[in-house]
Amino acid sequence: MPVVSDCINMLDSETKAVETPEDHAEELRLWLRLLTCTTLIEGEVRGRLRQRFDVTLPRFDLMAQLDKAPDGMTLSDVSKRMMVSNGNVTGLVERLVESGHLDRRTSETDRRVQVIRLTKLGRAEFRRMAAEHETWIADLFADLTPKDVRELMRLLAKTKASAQKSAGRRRA
Amino acid sequence: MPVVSDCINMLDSETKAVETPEDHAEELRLWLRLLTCTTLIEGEVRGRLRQRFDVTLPRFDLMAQLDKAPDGMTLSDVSKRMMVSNGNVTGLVERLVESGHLDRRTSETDRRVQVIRLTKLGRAEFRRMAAEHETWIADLFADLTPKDVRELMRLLAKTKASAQKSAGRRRA
DNA sequence: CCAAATTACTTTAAGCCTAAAATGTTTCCA
DNA sequence: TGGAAACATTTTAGGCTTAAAGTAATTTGG
Repeated sequence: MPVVSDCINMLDSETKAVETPEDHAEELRLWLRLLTCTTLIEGEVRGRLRQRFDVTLPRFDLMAQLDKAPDGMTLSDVSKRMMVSNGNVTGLVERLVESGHLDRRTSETDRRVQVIRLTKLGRAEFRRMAAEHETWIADLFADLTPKDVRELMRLLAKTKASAQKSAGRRRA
Repeated sequence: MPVVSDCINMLDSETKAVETPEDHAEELRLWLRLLTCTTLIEGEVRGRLRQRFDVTLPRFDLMAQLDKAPDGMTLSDVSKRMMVSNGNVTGLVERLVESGHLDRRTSETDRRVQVIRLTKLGRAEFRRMAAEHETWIADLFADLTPKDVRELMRLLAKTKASAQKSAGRRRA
């Protein structure tokens, strides 16, 4: 039972990157391209939302989450879904309540929890914006074939899973 | 030569979206997934940069641009490359000059232009961070095969081109 | 040659965003 | 039961980001 040699092999394989620095240039390029695509589309959508509806992208995103939850969501739910910090949501909600798009109330059963919903106005405005928003997205992706779309969906799902796993490893 | 009927057909095909509202749900889902992947990875990189090097992501990104340009760049160049506003770059550069990472000087030939470069310190620190950064990216994308990476690169290039075309159409 | 347009950058006002600390509430368990 | 831990949210301090307006330098076209 060659314990020592096993151990050495293990170490060897674990430290391979150190001994023969691997080339990760392809992954780096992929990340930059992914970032470029997102930044490009995000900027375009942001600009159109502002011009057409005088609304910011984060407000739109928050309303989109609530539109999918007729019974409302807690601030924590929203924070997780939108992948932003808690404090961020607090301010965003504040402004949307102020403008009459959101309704906010303290949970009956747990006084820590705030439940927010779209108001009638909020829902109506969101639906109007969302309909147009969908055509912008369709236009931005117009040159992709249905097959391209399917394939991208698949590869991005794989990417997401890989990144989550890696992020989990760090925190573990 | 059925001109009238051709014309009607053309109109029909052009206005199809109006008459029979198309379903763009797939493109929308694709956009959300793209955004999720980017947000996830970006957040992970941001956190690691902060913890390991006490540096922000925008500062790192700016230094990355300058590392590729030994002769320096103008603020406008940087702004275009990073796809952020001019005013944003002004502030970012200010802080990096302050901390000794950047050198900034007015162009000899055009007094409107500011040329910025990495200082020796800035370059050394960036190289140190970049080496580690590359391993994080490799780890985040670790579950993708080389073929996945190639295919994603191809599809994202196509996506970028499509989005740029669409963005151009709007401004035209 | 010179006024108008363009270009490069900065400033401003407002909002977005994060990490960390603080507050109040509920749950857990010894 | 009572105190520690966990949880939901808010607050704070600082930085990022944008669009739009402002300043200064250069280019352009009549």
